[in-house]
Amino acid sequence: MSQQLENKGTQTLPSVKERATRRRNQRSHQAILKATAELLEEKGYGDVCIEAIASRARVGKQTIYRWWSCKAAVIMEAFATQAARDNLLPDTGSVEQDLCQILQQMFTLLTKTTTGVALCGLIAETQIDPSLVEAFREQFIKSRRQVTRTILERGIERGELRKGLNLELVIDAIYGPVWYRMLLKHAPLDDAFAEELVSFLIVGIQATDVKAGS
Amino acid sequence: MSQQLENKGTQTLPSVKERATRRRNQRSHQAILKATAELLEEKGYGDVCIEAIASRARVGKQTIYRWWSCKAAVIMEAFATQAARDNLLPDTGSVEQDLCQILQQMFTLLTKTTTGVALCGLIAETQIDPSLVEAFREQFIKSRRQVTRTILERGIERGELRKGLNLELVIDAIYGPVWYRMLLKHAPLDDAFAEELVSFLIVGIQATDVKAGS
Amino acid sequence: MSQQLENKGTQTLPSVKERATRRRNQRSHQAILKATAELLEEKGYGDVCIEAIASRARVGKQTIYRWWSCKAAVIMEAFATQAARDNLLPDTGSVEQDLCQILQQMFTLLTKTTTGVALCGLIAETQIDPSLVEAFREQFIKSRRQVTRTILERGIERGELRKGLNLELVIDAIYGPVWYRMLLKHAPLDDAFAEELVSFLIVGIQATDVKAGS
Amino acid sequence: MSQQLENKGTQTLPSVKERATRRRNQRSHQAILKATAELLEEKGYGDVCIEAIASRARVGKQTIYRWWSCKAAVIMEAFATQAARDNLLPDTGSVEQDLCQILQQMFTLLTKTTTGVALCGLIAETQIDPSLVEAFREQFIKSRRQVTRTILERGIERGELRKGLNLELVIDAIYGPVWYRMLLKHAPLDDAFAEELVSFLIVGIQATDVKAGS
DNA sequence: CTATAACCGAGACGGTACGTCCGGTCTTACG
DNA sequence: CGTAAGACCGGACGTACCGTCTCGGTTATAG
Repeated sequence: MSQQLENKGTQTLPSVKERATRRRNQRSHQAILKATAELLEEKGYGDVCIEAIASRARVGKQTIYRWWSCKAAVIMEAFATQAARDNLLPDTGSVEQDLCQILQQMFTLLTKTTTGVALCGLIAETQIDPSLVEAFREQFIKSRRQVTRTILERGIERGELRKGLNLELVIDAIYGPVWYRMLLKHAPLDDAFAEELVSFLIVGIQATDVKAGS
Repeated sequence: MSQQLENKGTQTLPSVKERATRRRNQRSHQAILKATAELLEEKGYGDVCIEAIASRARVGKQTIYRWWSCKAAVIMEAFATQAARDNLLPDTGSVEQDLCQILQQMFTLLTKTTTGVALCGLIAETQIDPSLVEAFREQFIKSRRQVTRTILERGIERGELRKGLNLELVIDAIYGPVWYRMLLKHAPLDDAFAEELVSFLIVGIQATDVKAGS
Repeated sequence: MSQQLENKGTQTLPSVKERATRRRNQRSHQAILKATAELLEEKGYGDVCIEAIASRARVGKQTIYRWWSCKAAVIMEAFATQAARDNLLPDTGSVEQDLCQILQQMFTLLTKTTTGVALCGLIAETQIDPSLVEAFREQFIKSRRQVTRTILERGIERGELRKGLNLELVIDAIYGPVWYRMLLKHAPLDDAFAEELVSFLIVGIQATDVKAGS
Repeated sequence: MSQQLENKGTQTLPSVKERATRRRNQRSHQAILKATAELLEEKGYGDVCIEAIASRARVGKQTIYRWWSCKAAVIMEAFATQAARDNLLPDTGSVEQDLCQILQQMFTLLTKTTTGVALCGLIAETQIDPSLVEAFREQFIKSRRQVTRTILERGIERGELRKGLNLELVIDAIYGPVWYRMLLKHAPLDDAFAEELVSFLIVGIQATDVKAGS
């Protein structure tokens, strides 16, 4: 389907002497992202289509295709900011509480805002068009994993966590169940789940002398 | 999209007084399922469409719609048998080994056969058409969770596992990371992963006296 | 543009065992032709487009493309019947009166009905897409030339016209000025023009003894 | 389509006090006309579009729209000079030979140069956008008719042609068949046709005593 | 042992959305 | 300020599939 991964030029850096004429209409740009978010909220992922976005944003379809390669790319940009929100490195002093906090913040984002629907739709898209999966990981998965990795490394330094942990595995063990529930909807993403999951996983990663002391 | 969950009559049980006139052409039935599987393998999920299935199976589109409600329903049936394969209750005497074995068998299915692509595609479909998600869980998720639950319960009875475990949480902790990797493709589903994941999770579920004994 | 000349199957003869399944919806067929004629009348040739025809006829665009190769082909069929109307072989006994009559009938068709606009538009189309010109001649030019040729041949047999006339040239001399005025609109196509033109041309084709006798 | 008839200022006469700000880039002007002629020759009338002209002439589209109202206007200007070429008043002493000569010169222009394709395309355009037809007549039809009218009037003065001729009708009878063949392409525009047509028409316009004398 | 009705293949149908092309306007930076 | 470049809105293009709807033809019980 699309070979271009995401968007075709975010115009963030005008670069050095970029042929001058590259001006992008900010009105249109914003209107497209806004229309996309609205449609997602109102109609659900399946009913978001380029024509509807263009029509609602009062924009030519060509203007969308000029800057994005496909529907998924537009949605990715529309939710990039949203999805990055609240991904702050917590510092409660306890790994268990840090993890619990980032998960609870994430659950709020996924269940109380349109972002959850958007991300599920995007994951769906990556299955239908495999060329999108890497861009999706970069945009929406990587940074939360990175924050989590930092929390874990800090725990190891403090002696709170066992040395020699396979951090990637631990991170998969944290986020896997989250997305599993998010996508299959067999159980809710609530605060209780965050607490239970973290307190369950923490056992496997705590330093043994801590365990001994209990 | 579809309100019908799956297929409209698999003719498995002639039932009581089947109205007699229920003659379904087995040639067509099989050809459709075969064509579906072939297309999935050859072209990928995105290029499987009803018209392509009908054309390849040399079948009228109506014949597909007569027996299934949508593309997803056809694919579900086409892979129902495949996906159920090897979901046997193992009995090695050790929960760790039991879990490892079912995961490794599952990984083979997901990575060495078309079934993996099919199931990822179906999960995608459930995001676009939410009415499908329950049927998907019933067909492809439930039975493996059940087998896993049995393994865990047996471990508790044996005293190998801690009492009072939230089994649903544990099962999410096992399968979540699997689907997370399967869908996002950031790391492989191989035997090493199965072993590492299980040996990591087992710590949190083992009975404490076992731990003490170690 | 189009390689297909006109329409893709008028279904006039079901032929011998024509694969059976070729049924064409007469409701749609007629609705398309009707919508085309209406649009031509209401909006003029330049505003007739496939989308407008489809929309007005409450028909899918595909249904149009299934049976015709392009807009021009639809319009040709829509006006084929109209354009053939009144192309009867007159028989007044005099070549001059015969010619005058067919011209006056033609002028009525061209100036009092939508057919004139349609034919001018089609001639335009043949200039833009040269592959259409032959079909246009077959449909709209040939038969009137044939009738005219018959009138002239009859005149020769009767001794009314000179032998050895280049009939094709004479026919060009009759219809050329008609289309010239029709397309360039510098002078009207009225009964007076028909009479003047014919009485002017007749001199060049009359038998010399007739001339001498006058 | 266009309400402006032709071009918006050909800068032929600098006039009195040209407002100073009238500097038109001659490089662009010529490049546009050249590109137009090339495209017409290479791709045919149907593929000439403003974007293609602009791109080939390395000119902004705006520069085209600033000086011309539509594609047709550009083409008209591009061929105005060409089309006027060889429209000289001949003077062989014989109307028949004069007419034959101007027709043969015209045929060369129409069949050996791109001008023929251009003029046919322009006639097509006048059918789709009726507001163009008058400009077309002024530019490409009028002057040849005028020359022809002069030839005929000279013939009348000389006593070679009958008095009281409807000259407009005669001129239609001369050029009608030419454009008829040019547009419908059912027969060639060659020297033989010019001779035959003229010698056919001359009979109807010759003075009767000339006829009697023969 | 028909006959009759559901099934079947084929594919036409009304639609929706696709991604592209071009028309004509507007905006920016350069010369 | 005219220009090259090209983004912009809009509208039509021709295509791909959707899910529904006829067609005849085939087939396998029910009468």
